[in-house]
Amino acid sequence: MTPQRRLVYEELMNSNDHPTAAEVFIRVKNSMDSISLATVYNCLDTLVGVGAIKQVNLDREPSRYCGNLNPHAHFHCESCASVLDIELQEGAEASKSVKLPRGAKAEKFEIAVRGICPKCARQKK
Amino acid sequence: MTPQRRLVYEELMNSNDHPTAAEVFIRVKNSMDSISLATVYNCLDTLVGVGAIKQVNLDREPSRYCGNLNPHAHFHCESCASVLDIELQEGAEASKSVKLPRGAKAEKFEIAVRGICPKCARQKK
DNA sequence: GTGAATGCAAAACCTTTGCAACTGG
DNA sequence: CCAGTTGCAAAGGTTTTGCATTCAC
Repeated sequence: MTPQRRLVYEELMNSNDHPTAAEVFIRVKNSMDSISLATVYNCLDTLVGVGAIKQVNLDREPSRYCGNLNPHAHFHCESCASVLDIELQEGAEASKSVKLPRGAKAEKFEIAVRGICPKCARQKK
Repeated sequence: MTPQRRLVYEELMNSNDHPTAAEVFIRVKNSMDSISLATVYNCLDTLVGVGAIKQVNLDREPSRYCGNLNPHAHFHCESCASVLDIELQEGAEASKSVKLPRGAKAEKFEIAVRGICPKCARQKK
């Protein structure tokens, strides 16, 4: 548990958006100027590995990172590229929404929705 | 509608796996040795653009392409990295499984499951 | 003290682009 | 014809890696 790792982790916990590694790098560089991008990648990987944060991969965009560990889906705005957490409907667990092949072992479900976020929808009017 | 484009399209329609652009390239190169990887990318992009095929992005892996246009989810094996189509449970449309933010316009839902595919699960025993 | 983490630069990887030559309709 | 496509090579952007240095415990 190094200072860099702690800093990356705390930055992510204080972010409600879903920053990319490069964005995390810019933000933590304010507190620790010597930190390098490779270290940010290392720390993020480590934190994902121990389950402290989640990695969110949408389309071909850079990976984003998320401190919200509750099960949830992601909404991806096609207009501003922002990512919002969205809640799952109760009683609609992802595990019930697909027919798994016989013998398959599911470990992780991911639901993503693409569209126009409320802010962009408002601006378009 | 060029021969290259037709070839890429037909190759994909005859594939039940989910080949990457590089894999499509290798396969079509057997029929047309002069085709280039950039052209395969171009053709795939065009076909995705007109809705003739679907692009499947899972994690940070290379994009895969899919000729199955029916709504379906994808199962991604963590052991062999293969991708299987899986059916949605009837009555469990993705649109009912999440609570969209007020004012958001959803356009596309994607469900992905990660785990161990039946073949790999069998081999592990 | 020692094994792991850092920082830097360079490499790796997938994908896109610029451009000249070509071709399908 | 001629707009659009191809093929090639080179560039682009994200992520990883090699390695010497430094650090946390």
